[in-house]
Amino acid sequence: MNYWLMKSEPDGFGIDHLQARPKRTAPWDGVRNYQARNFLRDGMRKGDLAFFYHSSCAAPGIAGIVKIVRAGYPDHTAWNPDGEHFDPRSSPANPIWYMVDVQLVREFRHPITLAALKQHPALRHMKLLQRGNRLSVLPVSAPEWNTILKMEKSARQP
DNA sequence: GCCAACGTTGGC
DNA sequence: GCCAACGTTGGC
Repeated sequence: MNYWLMKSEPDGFGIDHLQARPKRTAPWDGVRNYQARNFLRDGMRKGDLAFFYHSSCAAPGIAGIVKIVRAGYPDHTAWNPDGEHFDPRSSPANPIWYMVDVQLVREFRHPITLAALKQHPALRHMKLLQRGNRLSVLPVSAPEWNTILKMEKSARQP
């Protein structure tokens, strides 16, 4: 099993939106970056876990945990000319973009802020924290994953 | 709103 | 294949 981090803007699709979905499940569509696409298509497996990260907001940080419940499959929003994620180069015969389905596992009562992540020495080398990183889908190492879970636990039971 | 950092595009 | 211009991301 592998661990990941997936970014979304809470104003567009936040963890509360996922919570409100039937079966708390939604497709993670609209990714239009090749490196992130490769993680979605080739890296993620059903059963993998990911942090749900809120970006471009007042308090950026990790808001909860999701599970990959369907591995990579073609992102059909690229084929809708009226949609905001339309890409005329992609077709059902030759899809360019991929998505996965995620299911909410748990929403953090106390989100782990980006500022808190930056302060933790064990997370110094986390991809999320490297300068200039803009990928919306990132791998997380097992030690990093466990460190963050501990941070969340201690925030929960001080 | 600003700006740094990065990815993509397209001319040559 | 190079590289300048442009667009996007995302923290602050």
